[in-house]
Amino acid sequence: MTVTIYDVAREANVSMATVSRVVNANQNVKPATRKKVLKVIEELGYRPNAVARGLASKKTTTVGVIIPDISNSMYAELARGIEDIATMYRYNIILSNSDQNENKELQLLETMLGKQVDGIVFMSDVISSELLYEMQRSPTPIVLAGSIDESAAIASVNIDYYGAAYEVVKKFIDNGHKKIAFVSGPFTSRINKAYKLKAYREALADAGIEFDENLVVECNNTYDEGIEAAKTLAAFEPTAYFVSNDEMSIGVLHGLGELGKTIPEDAEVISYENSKLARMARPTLTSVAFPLYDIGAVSMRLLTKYMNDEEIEEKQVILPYRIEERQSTKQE
Amino acid sequence: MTVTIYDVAREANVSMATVSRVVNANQNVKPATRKKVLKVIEELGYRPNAVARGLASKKTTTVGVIIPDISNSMYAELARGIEDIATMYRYNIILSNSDQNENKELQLLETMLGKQVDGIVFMSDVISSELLYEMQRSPTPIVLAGSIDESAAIASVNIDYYGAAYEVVKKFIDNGHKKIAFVSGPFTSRINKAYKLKAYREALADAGIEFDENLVVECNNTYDEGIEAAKTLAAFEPTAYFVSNDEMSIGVLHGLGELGKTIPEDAEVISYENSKLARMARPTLTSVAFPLYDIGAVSMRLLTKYMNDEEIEEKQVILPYRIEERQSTKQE
DNA sequence: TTGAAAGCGCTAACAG
DNA sequence: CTGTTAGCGCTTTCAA
Repeated sequence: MTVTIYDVAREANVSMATVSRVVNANQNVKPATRKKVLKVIEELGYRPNAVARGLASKKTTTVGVIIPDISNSMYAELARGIEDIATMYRYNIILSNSDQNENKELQLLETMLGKQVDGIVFMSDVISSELLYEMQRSPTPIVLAGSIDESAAIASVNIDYYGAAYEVVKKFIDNGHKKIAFVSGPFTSRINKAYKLKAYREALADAGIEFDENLVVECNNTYDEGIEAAKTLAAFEPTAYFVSNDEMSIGVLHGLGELGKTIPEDAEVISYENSKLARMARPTLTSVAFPLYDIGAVSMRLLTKYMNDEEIEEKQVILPYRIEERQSTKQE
Repeated sequence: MTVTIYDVAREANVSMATVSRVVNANQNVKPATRKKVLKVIEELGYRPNAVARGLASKKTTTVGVIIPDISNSMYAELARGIEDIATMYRYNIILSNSDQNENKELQLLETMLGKQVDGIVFMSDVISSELLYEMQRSPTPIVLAGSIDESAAIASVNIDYYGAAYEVVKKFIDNGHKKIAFVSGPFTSRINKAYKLKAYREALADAGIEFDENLVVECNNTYDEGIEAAKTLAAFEPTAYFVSNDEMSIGVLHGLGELGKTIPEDAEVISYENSKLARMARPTLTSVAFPLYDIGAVSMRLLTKYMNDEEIEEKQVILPYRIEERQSTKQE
C-alpha cells in the first residue's frame, strides 16, 4: 500500500542502503545512481517514514514546548520565537499548554520524553523541586524560557527582571513621586516576588522612601483586576503605577479614568511587556519591553546547541530590556 | 542504557507481550502478574518508547496543526481550542506557522505526513487547487478550521460568514443608516470577498441602497490600517462602520476620535471577532462573536471521529454566531 | 561506491 | 491468561 524504501530499492535495482543515502543527501553515491533513484522516488511518490527513521536513528527532529497557555499573547509571542528558530534548524514542535499546573507539567514532560523529542523548551512561573529533579534526570536537553530555576542547574534565557523593575521605580522616584504603587502578578511567581518586588522595595529604600504595603497589590494579570487594583489603591493616592503587564495596565488606565484621573498629569503609569496593546491604549503606554519573541528564539537556538553537542558559552543567558517611552509618563 | 520492554520482561519473568499488555491496560492479564510487572516497571524506571510504538502500531497519537501565525490572537485562540480537545483524546499536537504562504503550507503538509501524524487540522484564508489536491490524496484525515474549500471536498468547521455580515449590515440599515462603510481584511480571502462583501452588497441592495465602492476599504487586518481606513473614509461621511476584526476596529475608533467624532453618536461601529479586546476598547465594541476557540475544538473533535472511523453526520459543520452588543452601537 | 544484515523498541496476530 | 514470532520502515556498521 504505502511505498517504502524497499520498493524504491527494488524498482531502482539498488539496495535500501543506497536509497537511504540518496534520501539523506549522503555524498557517497555516484551521480548516475543518485539520479536513477531520485527518478524512482518521484515516480512512486515515495515519502520517507519519519517514525521508522526516528526509531533507527534515535533522532526525531522534533522538540517539545511546554508553556502555560498559548491563548495568552505573551506565550504566543514566545512560541512564535521558538517555532521560527526551530523551523530554521529543521525541527518541528510539539506544543502543549500546562496552565501552570504542576501535575500537568510533570505529565507533559513524561509524554514528550516518551515521544523521544530531541529537546524541550519549558516555561513556567514556578519550577517546583520535583520538576527540577525530573528535568535534571531528563535524557534530553531542556532549556527554560523566561523562567527562573534558582539553582541554575538547567539552562535558561531571561532578562534582568530585577534591573528592569529597579529602573522603573528609580525613574518614578527621580520624577519626584513618593507614593508609587506596584500592581503585580501573582507572588507565587518567583520573578514577581524575588525579583520585581525586591527591586521595588530596594529602589524605595535606596531613596529613603518607606515601604507601604498598601501600595502593593497582587493580581492575576487580567484586565478586570487592573481596574479593581486602581480603585483599591485610590484610597492611598499613589501618583505613579508600576504594572506587571499591558492588559492589566489598560485596566489600571481605565480604572483611573473612571475615578476622574488624567494620565499622565495626575498619575504616571509604566507597564511591563510592550506588546502591541501598549500602542493601542489611550494614552499609549510607556512600558518595559519584555522581549518574549527573542527569549523564545534564543532559547531554541540554545537548545540546538545542546542537541548538537556544541560548546555552550553561557548556560544562563540574560537578554537586554529597554523602556519604551509613550504617553502614560510625562515627557521632558 | 535506556530500559526497554525487553528488560522489564526479563526482570519480571514474563514475555514482552505481557508487559505490552500491562502498559496498554489490556484486561487479559492476571492481577498478580500485572502487579509484578508494574513493580518492575517502577523499579527500572521504564518509559515506553512512543516512536517504536508508532512504528509497530501505525498510530502516533499526534496530530498536525497548520495555522497562519500563532502570535496572532485569533489563531492562538483557535490553537487552544484544538489543543484542549486533542489533550482530552490523548493526542499531542505538532504546531506550525504557515504565514499563509502556499509553498510553506504544502511543505508543512508533506513534513507532517512524513511524521505519520494521525490527522491534520488546517487553517488558511485561501486553499489553492494544488493544496486541495494534496489534501484529497492525503492518507490521513484533514479538517479545515475556519477555512473555506468551495468544493466541499474536505471536512470543515466554520460559521455562517454571509449570515453574520448580512445581519450586521441589516442592523445598520434598520437603524436608519444610509452610508455604511465596510473595513475589510484582504479580498484574497474567500471569506472576505465571497461571503462578507457579498452579504454587504446584497443587504444594501435588498434595502434599495446603492452600493458605493468608496465606502469599502480593503486592509491588512492591522490596527494602523484601521486608523488609516477611518481617515480615508471620512471624505465620504459614513455613519456606520462594519469592521473585520477587533484590532482594526480599535484603529477605526481611534481614527474617528482623532477626527473629532463621538461614538456611537456620530457613527456606529460593529466589529467582527469579539476577543477580549472588544471589552478593553473605549467605547467598548459591539462585535459579531466569531467563536475561534469553538471552531478549533469542534474541528479537533471532528478529526477524532475521522481518526476513529466513527460515523460522520455532517462533514461541513456550521457553528452559530451571535452579535454582542456594547457601547459602539446605540442601545434602544 | 555499493550491498547485506542486524537491529531500533514495540505491537499484533496466533497458538496454546 | 500468557508466550512466540514476525514484522513496522529505516539507519548503520561492516564488507566487498
